[in-house]
Amino acid sequence: MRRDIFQAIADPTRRAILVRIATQAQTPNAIATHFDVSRQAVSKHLKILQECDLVATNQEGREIYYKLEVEKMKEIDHWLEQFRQIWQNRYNELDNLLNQLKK
Amino acid sequence: MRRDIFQAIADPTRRAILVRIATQAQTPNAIATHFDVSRQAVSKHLKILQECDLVATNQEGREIYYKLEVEKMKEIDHWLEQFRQIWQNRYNELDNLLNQLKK
DNA sequence: TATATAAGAAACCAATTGGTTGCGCAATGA
DNA sequence: TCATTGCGCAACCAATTGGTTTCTTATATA
Repeated sequence: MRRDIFQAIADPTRRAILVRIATQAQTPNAIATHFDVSRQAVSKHLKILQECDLVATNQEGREIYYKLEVEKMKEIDHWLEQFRQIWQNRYNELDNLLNQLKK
Repeated sequence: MRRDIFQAIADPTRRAILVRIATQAQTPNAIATHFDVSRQAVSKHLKILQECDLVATNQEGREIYYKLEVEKMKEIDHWLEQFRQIWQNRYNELDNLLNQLKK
């Protein structure tokens, strides 16, 4: 079982779940009503998200609330950093070019 | 065949390929020497990356150079934006709390 | 207490994935 | 011209994935 954050966000249903619980923690049943897959399928997605620490749980009685661990998302942001430098450099080069053309 | 950018970066080999060609375009053979999979496997990864416009090709004679399409990476950055707002809000709340404590 | 509800666990299945080998074609160069 | 090189394509295979259904446990409630 590969369990890394990039593999976790590869599935569109899982990405939608993350967005859905981003603002408010929700139970598997509540989440499942918004998708056309079974509650069990949603539970499996939640399990995968939990295994790579993208979500955390909070049990209240017999209900289990899943909430986003937004800090974990920074790992993707961090990986993007190296490419962000490249695209920013390209803009810098474009700036330089435009400045030279002005002269 | 699901061909979206999130599925494309889910594979660690593909992520490594993207990093490798980020600074300089390279041929499939050149790339494959840095991985312990066959040239054909690398070619398949490149094909997937190409199908979702993360890489572009440039043929010179019988060699085909693959280069990163860094602009496409911004789509991931854009998706992250909604979560970035959340983690920044949390910092803002922390700032507010600290300011109140100072008073 | 008996019943209904929430949710995880397990067994199963079809489709997809990541890898291989083998092939053919075009460009290079002795 | 003919052997070599670079590369894409197709066929094949084992492992993984995303889904289902069924079952069990634990909590809430009439």
